Amino acid sequence: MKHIPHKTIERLSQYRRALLLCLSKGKDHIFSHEIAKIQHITPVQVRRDLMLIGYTGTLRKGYKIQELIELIGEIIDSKEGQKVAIVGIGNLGRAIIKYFKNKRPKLAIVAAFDSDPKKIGKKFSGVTCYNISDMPKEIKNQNITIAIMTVPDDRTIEIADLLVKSGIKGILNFTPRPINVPDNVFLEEYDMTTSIEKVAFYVKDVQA
Amino acid sequence: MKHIPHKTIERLSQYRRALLLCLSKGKDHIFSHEIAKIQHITPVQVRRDLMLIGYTGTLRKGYKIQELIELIGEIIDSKEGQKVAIVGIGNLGRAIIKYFKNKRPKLAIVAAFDSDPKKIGKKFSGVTCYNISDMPKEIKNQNITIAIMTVPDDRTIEIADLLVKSGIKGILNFTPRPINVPDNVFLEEYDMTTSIEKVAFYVKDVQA
DNA sequence: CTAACACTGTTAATTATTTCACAATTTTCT
DNA sequence: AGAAAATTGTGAAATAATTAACAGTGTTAG
Ligand SMILES: NC(=O)c1ccc[n+]([C@@H]2O[C@H](COP(=O)([O-])OP(=O)(O)OC[C@H]3O[C@@H](n4cnc5c(N)ncnc54)[C@H](O)[C@@H]3O)[C@@H](O)[C@H]2O)c1
Ligand SMILES: NC(=O)c1ccc[n+]([C@@H]2O[C@H](COP(=O)([O-])OP(=O)(O)OC[C@H]3O[C@@H](n4cnc5c(N)ncnc54)[C@H](O)[C@@H]3O)[C@@H](O)[C@H]2O)c1
Repeated sequence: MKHIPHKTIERLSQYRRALLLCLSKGKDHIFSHEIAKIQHITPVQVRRDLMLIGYTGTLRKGYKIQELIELIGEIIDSKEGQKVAIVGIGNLGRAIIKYFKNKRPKLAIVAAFDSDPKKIGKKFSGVTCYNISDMPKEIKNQNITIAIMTVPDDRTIEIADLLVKSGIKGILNFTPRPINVPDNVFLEEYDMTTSIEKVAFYVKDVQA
Repeated sequence: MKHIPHKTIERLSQYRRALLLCLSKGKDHIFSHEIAKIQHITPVQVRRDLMLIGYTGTLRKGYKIQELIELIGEIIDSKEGQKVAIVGIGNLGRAIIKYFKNKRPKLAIVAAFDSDPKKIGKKFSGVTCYNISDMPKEIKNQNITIAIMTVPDDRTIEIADLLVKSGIKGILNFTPRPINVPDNVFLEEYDMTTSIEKVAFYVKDVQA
């Protein structure tokens, strides 16, 4: 398969969850305009995304939900699943771990890391918290490929470097400090303050 | 001023925080390539963004940090500030309220809303939690313009509708259920599961 | 004093993403 | 059966965002 745009991957993740919901309601086929309605996008966009992953529906019947879910799974998930760690088990880290626990079968959170002695050795939502200094060892032993970073701002860069040194393959960074990784590590950053300020700006704009 | 792209607004929010940090370290001027280095983008992008907001630096001196911070403030913030509410004070809502408390002077979190009797009337990080049924009244009385939604998935749509009816101007939706708002309400959605699945996909891609 | 350098600001080119427009085909209706 | 309606798949056009290229201009070094 050729190149799939980032935006398409994001939408596929969302389609899958919408489809799972439809499936649980007993639906078995769905039209592009129905998916579009749920996601508040256009039907063409849906069709184009599915075209890009090579899925083809049946004319006038739409897409087979079960099949499409499986195909999206083949694209996004890796067969054996991937292991995820949370680094920094503070307020945000704990919320995430609780939320994600058993949410996606192919993405298991298998470890937390922190530097606070009061947290090390304890379990959070069933996940053991290790000392940050053991991170390289644990990432290798447990074959962890993805890290979610929720550490204090001023620790961000050093910890990202440590993750890279430990052989991590992908990082989702929730701190507001941009990090730098080599080409063979995939990086996704989300900055909540930016989101809120963006809303604030456009709200002002609309009012004006 | 003409139209500013969404992406530029996002970067401006980030520049401002980077600049505040530099300022606190005693720096008073900065070059486009220095900002670029911090943000891991190109210097051209920085210059273009600043061009779009009409800021002009001095040749061979760079940009005056203090001035630039103020200009970005004039663009993003509204003069009198805006009031923000958190809807759904569960794990994520509590983490956010704690995090944002006093973080941005022009964006004050002034209310939380929930339906759980055990939470109503209590304070969270100093912010009072009201009954969701009082939301329309409170939004109007306190002149709240922005809402952050962290409610259970299956309540998302009804609560978004209630927010719109209450006259909200902007919504930041953290639930995975897409919502629909009229044109005069600005909507920003962030879906954490999508982010993680995106990382998972590209990690697999790199390995393959 | 002049040349080389180091920056900014901007136009033009490129790349990425979305939307338009419509051919093709199946189903439904008469 | 033939016409109308519904729906997919896709090339081409439009729009949005990034990057390249470079002119202009102080600054520094010789
Ligand atoms: N709380 C939120 O809602 C929120 C929202 C947006 C962004 N963030 C960002 O997420 C990050 C964490 O925020 P938080 O509110 O959870 O903070 P927090 O202080 O509650 O949690 C930070 C955790 O990191 C641990 N830690 C400190 N030093 C460490 C080290 N060297 N190695 C490993 N762990 C270490 C701390 O012990 C603590 O458990 C921050 O960068 C913050 O800016 C948080
Ligand atoms: N926890 C996370 O890290 C995380 C991450 C990503 C997305 N989310 C999303 O954020 C949302 C909240 O997640 P959470 O983990 O905080 O859940 P939670 O169950 O801890 O919190 C939900 C809160 O909403 C309240 N609530 C229920 N019905 C309500 C109503 N009708 N009106 C107002 N409030 C009501 C509940 O009392 C509770 O306090 C969910 O949509 C979840 O998918 C959470």
